[in-house]
Amino acid sequence: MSTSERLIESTRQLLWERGYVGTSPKAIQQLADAGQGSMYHHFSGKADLALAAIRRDVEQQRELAEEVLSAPGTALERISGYLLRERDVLRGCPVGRLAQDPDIIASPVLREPLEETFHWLRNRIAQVLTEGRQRGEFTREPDPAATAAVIVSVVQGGYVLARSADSTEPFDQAVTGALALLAAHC
Amino acid sequence: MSTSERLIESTRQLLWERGYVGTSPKAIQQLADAGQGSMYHHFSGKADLALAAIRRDVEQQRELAEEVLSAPGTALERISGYLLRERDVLRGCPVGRLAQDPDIIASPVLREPLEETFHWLRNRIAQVLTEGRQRGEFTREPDPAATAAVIVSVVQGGYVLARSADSTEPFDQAVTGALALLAAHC
DNA sequence: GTCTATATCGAGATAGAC
DNA sequence: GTCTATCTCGATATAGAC
Repeated sequence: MSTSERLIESTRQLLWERGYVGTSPKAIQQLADAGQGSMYHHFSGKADLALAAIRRDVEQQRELAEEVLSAPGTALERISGYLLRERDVLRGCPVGRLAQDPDIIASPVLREPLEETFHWLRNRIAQVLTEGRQRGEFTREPDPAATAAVIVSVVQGGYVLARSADSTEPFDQAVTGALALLAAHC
Repeated sequence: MSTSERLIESTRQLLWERGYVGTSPKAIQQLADAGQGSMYHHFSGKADLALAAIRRDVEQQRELAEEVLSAPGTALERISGYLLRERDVLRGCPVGRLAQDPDIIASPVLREPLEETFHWLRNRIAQVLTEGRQRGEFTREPDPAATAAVIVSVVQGGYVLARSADSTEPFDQAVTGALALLAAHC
């Protein structure tokens, strides 16, 4: 793996674990086994490197979501696939995590990938719900946009509860609870 | 207000805005208009001061929640009161925010107030739901514990989406969506 | 209780040699 | 492309005077 590549991957890992504010160039260099000069040759600074790392994060999250959401099956099954997907719950969401970082939110260029990703995800889930409605899968028809926001929020909020409790239990309760509420509409 | 008091309040504000990792003793002192020696006289260090601030945060959040959840009305109305309560959505939750802070989660003593608070909140909401069931307010009876986890997660996740979008819209969608799903059970 | 001095270390970068 | 040197600040305290 190239030095530039190692720097990006190390940054992804550290951003996930420690956030933007808590991640130093020095720590990135050590984890990537790259020198100071090397880092500043490939990237203009911490923010530039973070942007590259974030772009890769959101791309990956999007692929993971698309994989389950485009699977065959009913809307409920596909959303179930999203909610029950294998996750490293106690580590949290590498993308949602950044929403708490003041320097990320204060920077339009660093925040943009987050906004774009969650916007896409909500729309994608709303689309799945709309398809389900059109196929007559719901007896009570849930509002697609609002319900999609619920699904995504439950996952992001589930991470918060799980980390606070140092246990995956609240996350599991939240996703199965959301699934049960939705299933009652079928 | 006493110096000690000003230090705690300044810390609360900075923890909310910048998190634990992003908050320095120096910044706290400046905001509190207190000297270095003053801070280290009243508190043993950053962690000690943060603990005092966090304890005050969780106490306040609990009072705010109890106020709406103990109000008269049906279970749906009381939960609606919790979900629709006035919030500074773009600033996020002062307690949930800390769940993303690696140094908070790594410290049992700093994490404990978060765990305790969310544990209490989930139980309190589950209790409200159970009361509603006993009064026959639900035609389809939702699981209290799982549904309570959904309610709390939706709020915490709603903050994440709102901050990512720099807009309160996703938060509002999520809470109204959750309310609609729950209302369909009545 | 509060102040100033001092100390150590890391953050975040720039400069120029190789 | 990578390395080492250097720079300026801030983080996080401790010490001791007042």
